[in-house]
Amino acid sequence: MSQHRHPGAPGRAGAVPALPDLPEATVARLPEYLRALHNLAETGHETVSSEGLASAAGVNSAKLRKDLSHLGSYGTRGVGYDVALLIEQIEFVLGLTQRRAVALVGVGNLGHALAGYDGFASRGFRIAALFDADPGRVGEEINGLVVRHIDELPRVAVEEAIAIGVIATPAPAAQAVADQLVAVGVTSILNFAPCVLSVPEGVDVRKVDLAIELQILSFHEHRKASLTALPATGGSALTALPGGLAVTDPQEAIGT
Amino acid sequence: MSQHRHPGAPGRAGAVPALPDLPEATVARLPEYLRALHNLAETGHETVSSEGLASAAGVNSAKLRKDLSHLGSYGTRGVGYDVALLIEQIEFVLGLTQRRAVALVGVGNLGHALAGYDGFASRGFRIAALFDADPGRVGEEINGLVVRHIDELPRVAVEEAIAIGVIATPAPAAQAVADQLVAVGVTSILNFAPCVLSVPEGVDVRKVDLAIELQILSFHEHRKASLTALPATGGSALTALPGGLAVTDPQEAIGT
DNA sequence: CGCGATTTGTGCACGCCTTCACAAGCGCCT
DNA sequence: AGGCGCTTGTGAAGGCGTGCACAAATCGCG
Repeated sequence: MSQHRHPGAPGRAGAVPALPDLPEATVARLPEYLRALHNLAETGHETVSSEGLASAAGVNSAKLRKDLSHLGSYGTRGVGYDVALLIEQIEFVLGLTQRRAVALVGVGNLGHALAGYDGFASRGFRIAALFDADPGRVGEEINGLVVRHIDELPRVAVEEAIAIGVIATPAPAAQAVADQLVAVGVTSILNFAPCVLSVPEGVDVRKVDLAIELQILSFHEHRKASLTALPATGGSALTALPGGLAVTDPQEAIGT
Repeated sequence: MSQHRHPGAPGRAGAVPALPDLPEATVARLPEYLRALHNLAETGHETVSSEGLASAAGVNSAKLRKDLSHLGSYGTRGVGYDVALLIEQIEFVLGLTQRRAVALVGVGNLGHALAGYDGFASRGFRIAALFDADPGRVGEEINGLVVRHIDELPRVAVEEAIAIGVIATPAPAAQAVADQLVAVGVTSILNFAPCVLSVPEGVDVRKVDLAIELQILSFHEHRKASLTALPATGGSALTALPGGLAVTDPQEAIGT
């Protein structure tokens, strides 16, 4: 495949099965498959079995096959999947055939790091603009981009065709920023501020909270400690389950 | 309804209350409840209804009640939950009554930001040590901590009683770092490197991949765009969406 | 002291996701 | 050409999580 229809255009028809609405759980795993596939491609693999790709992506092979089957069959029985073809397919489904412009709001500690993170550029995105509300930060240059004042968002959003907004401000400012992003037509937001955003229907928000991740780990740590702490002594508590918890698939929990 | 633990339990873990093994989905939401509760406490609320807390945390009230019931929490029918008590309960279950020591490995772009992130300190953790493999970075002081060489990990891990390891290295180095962390007894790892870590059973790994989050958003963006072909709703959502009120259930749209 | 308003705790049904197990399909070797 | 081994794609079953709807419990007030 090579010629897919251009995204923004209404015209569809054509051979490609349009966009099947994939299960959310599958969508969340596709990027992981994609990363693993790129690794395989770089190391010279031309095909890969579901077993091989699954282990490279850290999932169960049956799950992987089912995920891929959702976006049409592109494997060959007895052989496996064509790496290059699969990469194209997944990139298309994820909408990565066009490099989306990202606006980053909040150039503090974390914002600085995000602005300099090359993982964005190498995986389908372009940081197109940086914003901050603090006049003291406006004008600063980071990684070749100049920090603009948040008030310039409306103009810049149009100029740069901003598709995704990243919020890296302190929590108290996050909702206002989200409102501003929504106002200029952004319908996808990645929120690093530790707070709940409320947005109109049709706008997707994903949240990343580093402290929450640690707290989840802390829970498991706490539980592991309380289980191993009392081999046979008093305490009792709930009897230890033998196998305890499997850690086999830690990613699972993040769920979506 | 069981009255298992005494909530306070700040002191020693001697009494070892039974840790109910909560559903993973519940564990993942507790930190969010906790954050919302702290906000409520700061604004003077002494009690809160499940409805109130649920909306503050961005979830369904029935779900919240079920989550809390799993940890045998004490709400009062007709009244609600005691904010302070609930905070204690959740912090205890999450193992936050002791401030866990975190080791951060990889002081690059992202590592710098993490080292300076005060959200860790304010939410139950203490960054106890910074490591890097690059001699050029060793010795640098960040936020009051000196970067040590990764070879010092074994000694420092013991001295500081490291409980959690955070990996913020480039992907190629991540597995080796994980092995080293495991070797010194760390059983909880937060991995920011875009790769799959393999660790022994009993070790928990959580992964945060910023590019993956963007790619998931990209998928939904792509799908929304391909749907806009139908109704004449016109993409002019840009027109005056008053910032401020939002009327939806943002959680709905996203998986998590 | 009893009644009504309010809110929690939960039984239940539904739907999503995971996993197993296997038939169908493909390439290679004889 | 035919058979054999390997791998995909999927039907079915089971588990988990969600949300509804309601009984039980508690407070405030007359």
